[in-house]
Amino acid sequence: MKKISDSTVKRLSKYYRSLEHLIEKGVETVSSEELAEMDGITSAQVRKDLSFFGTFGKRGLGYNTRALKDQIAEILGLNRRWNVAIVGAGNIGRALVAYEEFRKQGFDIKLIMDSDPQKIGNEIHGLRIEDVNRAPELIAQERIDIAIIAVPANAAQQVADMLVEAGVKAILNFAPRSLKVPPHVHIKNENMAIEIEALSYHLSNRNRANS
Amino acid sequence: MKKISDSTVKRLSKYYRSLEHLIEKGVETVSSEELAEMDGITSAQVRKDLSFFGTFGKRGLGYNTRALKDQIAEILGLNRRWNVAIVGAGNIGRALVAYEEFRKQGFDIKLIMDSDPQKIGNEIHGLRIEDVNRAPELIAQERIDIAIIAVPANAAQQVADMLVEAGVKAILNFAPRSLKVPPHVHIKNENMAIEIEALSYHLSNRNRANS
DNA sequence: AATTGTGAACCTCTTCACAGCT
DNA sequence: AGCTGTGAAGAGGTTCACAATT
Repeated sequence: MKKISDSTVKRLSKYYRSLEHLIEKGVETVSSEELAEMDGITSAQVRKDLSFFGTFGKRGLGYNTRALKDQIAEILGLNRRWNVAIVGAGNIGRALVAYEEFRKQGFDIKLIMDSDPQKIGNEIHGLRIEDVNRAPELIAQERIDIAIIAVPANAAQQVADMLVEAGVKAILNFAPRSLKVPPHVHIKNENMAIEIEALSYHLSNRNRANS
Repeated sequence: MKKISDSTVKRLSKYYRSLEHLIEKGVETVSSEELAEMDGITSAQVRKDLSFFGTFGKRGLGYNTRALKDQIAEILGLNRRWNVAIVGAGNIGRALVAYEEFRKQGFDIKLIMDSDPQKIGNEIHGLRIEDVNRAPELIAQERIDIAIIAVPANAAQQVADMLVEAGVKAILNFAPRSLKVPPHVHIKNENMAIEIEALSYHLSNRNRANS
């Protein structure tokens, strides 16, 4: 399979959401130009991104919103359910358990774990907080596909190592530290401070906003 | 001022965290090679990124960790405090109010607002939830620099318009929808679903992880 | 001897521009 | 006539490789 850039995959997620929005509004057909305008990019970019995966439009007409949304769901693997575990029942872990957008797109939070005895046994959003020491057993039992790390920075690498050991193949890291995992494990970072720091940079340097 | 790429700015945030980690460990000097290894990139990239802003290292020796951290803080605008407002007191809004990493890097959450009468008046983390209708007044009063949108997708654009109207110059958007703002307003998206969908894509297509 | 700082080469991603289809 | 799909051109970002410096 041809190598698809990370930027392209991320834009597909954006198109997917824009299409959802259009479908809600009852729009049945959309041009690459309109889709591009919604996400602040160029129409050539939209067409090029889609062209890596096939031909979905009709020349002279555009794209059928429902059909394109389904095709993108297929490409992104959103046409199935994924079992997700969260490590860390702090503020972020708790917010993620309840995050509707995850469940809506096929990500089912099946397991939340923590190391704090005070927290273990409590329920969040109908889910019992389990002891992180039971992770290997529980991850196998719940057939976890993706693990989310939501622990403090200084515990993150250790948790990542444990998850890899337990056989997890994909990790989403919310801790503000770069983690090391073996080449066969997929890892993505969601560092919420990085984006706000980019805003800080732009405000400090008084750049024009959209440059 | 020379145009600095978004990638460079984001990497600076990463270097900043890696340096914090090294300083905690008592390390006083670091080479571009070591810093690169921590963040999984090349040493040339580290040196090139830094070179846009000045010369911070000593040839033959490397970089002083504390000095470099301070220089990056200066570049990113983390050597001052920023006043932040959050719109939306749902799960994400509540998690962000308590997010230590923000406060630690200079972002003070001064205001949280919601439209739900049931929530208005309640306290989160010692902060009273205010009526979003009072936003213009409160944003001016608290001298808000950055606003965070943490409302459902279908309310996000309306909130963004209101924030722009109220004079906010920088917005961090957690709602899963692309927003339109005038050119003079800085906006960054923190769509938590995009990264997990990228994992879904990679798992679905059984690509090698680090490719 | 070691490591930075940087022009040049290289590579990847984006945009252009138009043939091809509806 | 209108809009897609795509090869080619262009822009931008990354890596190389080495002179400069400690």
